Amino acid sequence: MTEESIRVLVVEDHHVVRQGLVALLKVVDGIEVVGEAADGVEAITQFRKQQPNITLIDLRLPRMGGVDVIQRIRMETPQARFIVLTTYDGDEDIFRALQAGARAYLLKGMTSEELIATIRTVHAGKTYIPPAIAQRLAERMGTEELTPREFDVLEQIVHGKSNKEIATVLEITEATVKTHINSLLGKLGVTDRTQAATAAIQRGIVPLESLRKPTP
Amino acid sequence: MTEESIRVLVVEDHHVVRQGLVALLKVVDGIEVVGEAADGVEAITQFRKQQPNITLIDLRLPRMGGVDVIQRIRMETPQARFIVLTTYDGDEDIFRALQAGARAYLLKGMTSEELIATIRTVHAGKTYIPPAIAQRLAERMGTEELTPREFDVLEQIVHGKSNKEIATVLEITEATVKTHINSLLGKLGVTDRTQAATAAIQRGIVPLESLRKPTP
DNA sequence: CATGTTCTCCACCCATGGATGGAGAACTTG
DNA sequence: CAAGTTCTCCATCCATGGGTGGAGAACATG
Repeated sequence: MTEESIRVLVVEDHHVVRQGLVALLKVVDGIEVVGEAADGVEAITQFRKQQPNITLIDLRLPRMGGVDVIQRIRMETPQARFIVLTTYDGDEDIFRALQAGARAYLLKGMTSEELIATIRTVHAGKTYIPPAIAQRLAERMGTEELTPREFDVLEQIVHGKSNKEIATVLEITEATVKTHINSLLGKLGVTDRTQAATAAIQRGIVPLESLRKPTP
Repeated sequence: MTEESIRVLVVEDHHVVRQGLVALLKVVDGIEVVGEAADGVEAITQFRKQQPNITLIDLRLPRMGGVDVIQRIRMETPQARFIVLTTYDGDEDIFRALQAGARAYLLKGMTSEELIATIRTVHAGKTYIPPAIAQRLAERMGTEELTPREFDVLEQIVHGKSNKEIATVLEITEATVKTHINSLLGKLGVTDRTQAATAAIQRGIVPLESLRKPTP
């Protein structure tokens, strides 16, 4: 081959998926996998060492989340290019990943061709967001941002707390809790707390895993 | 090698994951990948054709779900052995997969060693459930089953319907809706509808995808 | 077939949650 | 620094949701 290969770093904690990506890319002309990482911290180390052209990265990672990794690396190396590769976990993460500087967003259900084409596209300096994702983002654009306090309250709602309990935890009056609720219901475009809870989970505002036991 | 290889069928819709599994198993002595399928219908076709010893199968599949595939195949071939391989989608699916006759249940975050060991274990006629999963199942055992009507109501709750709306949809009185709610709250071990909604999503009783637009 | 169990249904009472209006603190922006 | 904006906070009013008791239908089981 005549040109330089595109140097790719693969960051993904699931062994089989990482293995799949590497196996897939290994046989492609013009693409070279120069490193692998299974968590966020390792990702940063590998990046510094390998200085890849493209970093393929999952958002859900042990030790340090994908969004944080992207932000961190881009502080040192602003020209770093990221392709976020994840199963769908709600719009929230997509949004933050793009803000952090990701150039493309792919669902794990993509085809090999799609992946390879996207790597080339991003390496060429362009961006790529699949239509389905783009549409979701567009919908999300219209929605207002929650204030920190509203977020606190929403989190408690998702965790099944009553207004009285929320008031105690946040050390405010029950009446105030209701104000925040009223406000966030409007912003989320829903009419009661139950809808707020499911919307929050669905959009990834409050992660589903947090429901298990913690945040009492 | 002296013995027959274990013939494995891989059923998985995500390309990279399937690729990863195949790449991973290809290099293992004594294991042979005899087929691949990207959806439930194809899985059945491939099974009939290849008669694998072990079928590695995801539960979330296009066209026909993994649980249905397992049931269907085991009607024709009761000795068929399945290893369910999935990201965690709530206890409900696990439970039904095991009831349908799956011998093992692995999360996609597993190591290669774990996967290979499990294939050998299941081929030897044993079963394998990871400790984390086993614990969840044990917890679930104590819980009572919801009645059909209670399930109907729960579904509506998750979709953000008020008692009045639920009453209309199910063509019963609001008072009756409340009775069912009271009953299901007890069975789920929660104290209000919001907790019921999140619990339902978490356990996979009501799938998260159904929240998008349908079931009006 | 009689008895117990389970499911579905309903009415009433009281606690909780949502809507509204409004005040002061903190943070822009001209 | 003055005017506007935003956020946080609170009180009061009314709608909705949850708790309790109880009746009839459908089913299983002795």
